[in-house]
Amino acid sequence: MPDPKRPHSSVASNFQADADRLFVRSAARAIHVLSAFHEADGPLSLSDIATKAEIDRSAAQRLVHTLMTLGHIRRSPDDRGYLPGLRLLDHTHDTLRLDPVVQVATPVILEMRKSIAERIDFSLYDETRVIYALRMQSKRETFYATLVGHSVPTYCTAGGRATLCALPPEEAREIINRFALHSYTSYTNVDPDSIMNSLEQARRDGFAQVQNEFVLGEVAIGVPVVNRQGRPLGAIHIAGSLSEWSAEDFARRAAPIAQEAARAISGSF
Amino acid sequence: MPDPKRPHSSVASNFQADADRLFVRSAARAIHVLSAFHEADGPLSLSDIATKAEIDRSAAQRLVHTLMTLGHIRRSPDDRGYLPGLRLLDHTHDTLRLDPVVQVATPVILEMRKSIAERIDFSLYDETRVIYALRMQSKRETFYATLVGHSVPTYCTAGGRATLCALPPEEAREIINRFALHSYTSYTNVDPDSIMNSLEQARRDGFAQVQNEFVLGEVAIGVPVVNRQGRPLGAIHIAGSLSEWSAEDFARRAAPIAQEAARAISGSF
DNA sequence: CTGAATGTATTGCTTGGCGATACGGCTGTA
DNA sequence: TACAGCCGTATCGCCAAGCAATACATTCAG
Repeated sequence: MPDPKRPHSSVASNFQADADRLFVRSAARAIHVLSAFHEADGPLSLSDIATKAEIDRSAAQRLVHTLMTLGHIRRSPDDRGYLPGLRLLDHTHDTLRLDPVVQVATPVILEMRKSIAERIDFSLYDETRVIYALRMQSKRETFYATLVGHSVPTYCTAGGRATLCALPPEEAREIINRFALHSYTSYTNVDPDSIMNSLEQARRDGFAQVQNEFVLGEVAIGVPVVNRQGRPLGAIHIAGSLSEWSAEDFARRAAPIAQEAARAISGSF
Repeated sequence: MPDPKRPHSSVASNFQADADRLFVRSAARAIHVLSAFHEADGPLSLSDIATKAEIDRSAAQRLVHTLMTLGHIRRSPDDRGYLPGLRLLDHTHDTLRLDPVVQVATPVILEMRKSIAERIDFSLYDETRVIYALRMQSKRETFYATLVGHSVPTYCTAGGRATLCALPPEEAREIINRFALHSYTSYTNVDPDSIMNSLEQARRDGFAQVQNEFVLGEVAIGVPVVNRQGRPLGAIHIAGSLSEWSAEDFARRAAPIAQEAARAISGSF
């Protein structure tokens, strides 16, 4: 018989925690609060945060208060809600500068721009996605994907496919199946078998190529960076415009450059 | 008389908390753990983290465990210690893409590169420092400051001085005094009065100029981005090499471009 | 004026987090 | 080989830190 003094205590243990004596719920909740902004497209109110972080308003109040005094959340300039705080960018810097792969990739990527004028990116592998860590951009640049930390799916991007093709096929398949396949353009390949075929092709060619599947008018090639065991750590990708290049010409020009760079980096792990 | 059952309970309340009923200590500690990496130059052990975050090993163990299950901390690839996790980059992306200033600055900065081939940065104002948020780089690029989230002091950089000169002098002075002035090169100006003079000059010129003070061989100009009340939000800076430019030529060429861009952005706040 | 938001503040109960401690596995060295 | 000193991991009983509920002052829209 439920105790009226404790309304809904059994519910909402907020993930994990059960039978994990080392799990600190308040810490996790704080992170959930920060993660609430993943689904935001503008400043969030306390209740918005509570909903998205799956905690009650009281918890949100306390955690937001705490995070605000630490500079990890701030009020929006027009005082209409909360936004992620600038202190978060300090962690960004730590993550990138301490990452061994980024450390050795940086000078190599910088060197690449001498060989080709297109947009060059280096991104880190995270299973279903690939996260942009470094960028050397070309003359033409359009939208907000300029931002570091941007992540894109592995199944339909050149960098993503490059990392997947470095995995054992069954593992790649498992990741593709796990992911909610979504059509970004009318050309996006969402058929698992067909994706597996492009991986096979990429494995043979030594690079992955994608056109129009994620961004219309874009052709991109990607090459995996792997460790000694052959497991993917990240990818180098080069993107160009289909108005300037044929897919074949682009691959012929860009792939060798990316491959040489990837080899240079892969050697160290 | 101290109770032997509670060894050192009164000590180490871990900042704040006292008389702040809304402050969630565990949440703050989690952030402190992440911040421990600010002082790191490689993977950290549990005890390293405990020391730097000013908590005991048990707390470090629990918090690291929690943060690791959330992907915000990971083991280093060679399994020699802990590193910041890739999930932190998601917060980076939120911070940048939701920041209203970055939102309007991005297209403007991208447009600038058509006018000048030098390195262009946009950074956000945070009192004693300025944090790199966007970069359009030039052909030549040397070191690791390529990374987003990198922050530099306000008192000896072009972008920093630009933001300070948008503040009332007494407020700028207060910030300069608060900061531990450090000589990055033999040219770094660490005399508060002299710094105040350069601010005065920058206010007259409409841009701040710095040579050799932070990086040897570099000349940079900075222009503040301000809101309607004239308070600094960030800065646009352009940096070039003293081997290619005289300071005067550089300013003549770069300043007008930065000023026009800053005006375009400042209009919106 | 009303109603539904917002952010802020308070309080008593209890369970989640605490800190001390112990342990087994490496690594280097004496 | 034994020992010292790290490492990461696991356990446990106590109690105050964190909890959920609640109340309230503002602001804004209709």
